[in-house]
Amino acid sequence: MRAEDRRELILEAATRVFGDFGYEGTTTAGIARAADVSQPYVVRVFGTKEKLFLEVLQRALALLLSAFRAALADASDIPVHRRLGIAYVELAANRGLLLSLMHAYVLGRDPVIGPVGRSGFMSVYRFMRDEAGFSADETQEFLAGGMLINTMIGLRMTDDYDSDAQVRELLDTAFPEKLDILLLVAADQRAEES
Amino acid sequence: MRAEDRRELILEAATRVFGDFGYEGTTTAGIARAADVSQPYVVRVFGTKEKLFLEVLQRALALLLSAFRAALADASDIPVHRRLGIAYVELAANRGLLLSLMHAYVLGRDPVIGPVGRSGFMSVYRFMRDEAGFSADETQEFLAGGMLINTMIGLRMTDDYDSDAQVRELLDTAFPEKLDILLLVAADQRAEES
DNA sequence: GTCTATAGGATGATAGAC
DNA sequence: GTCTATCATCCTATAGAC
Repeated sequence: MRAEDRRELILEAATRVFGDFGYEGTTTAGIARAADVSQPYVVRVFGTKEKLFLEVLQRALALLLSAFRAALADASDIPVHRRLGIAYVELAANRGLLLSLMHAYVLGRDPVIGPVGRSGFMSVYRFMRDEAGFSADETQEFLAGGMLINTMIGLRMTDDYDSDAQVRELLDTAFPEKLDILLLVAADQRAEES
Repeated sequence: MRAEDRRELILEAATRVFGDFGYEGTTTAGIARAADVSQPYVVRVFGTKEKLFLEVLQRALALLLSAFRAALADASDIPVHRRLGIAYVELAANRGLLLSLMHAYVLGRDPVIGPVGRSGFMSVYRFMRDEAGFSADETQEFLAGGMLINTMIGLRMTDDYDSDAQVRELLDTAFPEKLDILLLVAADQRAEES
């Protein structure tokens, strides 16, 4: 296989594993297993685990912004705010993408990951304010909703959707429709794990 | 020193360290250093690192709910919604408390931490709905704001407050007043680290 | 381009003294 | 109640073959 294809394959696998276990909780061997290559090869291609995580973050952010730009450009009668919300939730189908970013967001103390996380987060902020035309208040509200969604994905709250009426109420309220996507992804994931 | 006092001291230190480095990123040696005891003693008192983390979470949640109940009981002319928001931000002064919880919230996949995180989060939800009398929509909005606050604390966004106008705009918008507390805590922390 | 073998370092936990 | 010493394990990264 061409080096570049293999690289992308490993990045996808790493995104999933980092999303599940966090930066420190992830081992290069775990990523290698998920990508079906040897552990030293993962290190060989990306240099260090840290550099690999940074590439995962950069890729995730690029995909996020590109999905937002597509949703923004897609002229339809649905209001922008809702279009972007739906686009965000749909990103959850790309497993680990939102969660890898979220893991970086709680590691702001790290001298290398911290600055990258801050600048990544602020580039989303800038998109909202400058490209999507949101006000500061609208942006704050949108980002807050996004962080709640990330949290509930991180918590695997969907696992309790059927068994807990209050979880159901919260998820139904928090997700801008498209909750079905989440439930499907969660079911897939559980199946894969067993 | 009495065992119970030492225990509480270690729990406080562990809360700070887990908040800074996350569950996997934290070492029992790091906690021991922060609590000024030996590493084996930390393990001796709590059994395992995992059990210690669970106690940190339980303690953090108890403090959170107790702060909310106090804010709720405190009869004043300030609306409940705002009183609770202020109480939440004030919890950031207790270093690591909100962040340790946040770290648990992104580890929902873990078979031990996951269930604890979910039930902890839902106990806050229940407080809002049942004790504070919030509607499902109000609760969702409040929790979303809380998660954004957690994220910005995790990112150490306050570190860029003076140097980046957009960061300033975001923080000014997202924090229900009391942003001064955050900036003070952040400054303290930076001083302590150097 | 990809692997096997392995070095080197850290970490959680235990044993046992005081 | 608290420490020192230490073991066993795991993990990142390197060396080097094919």
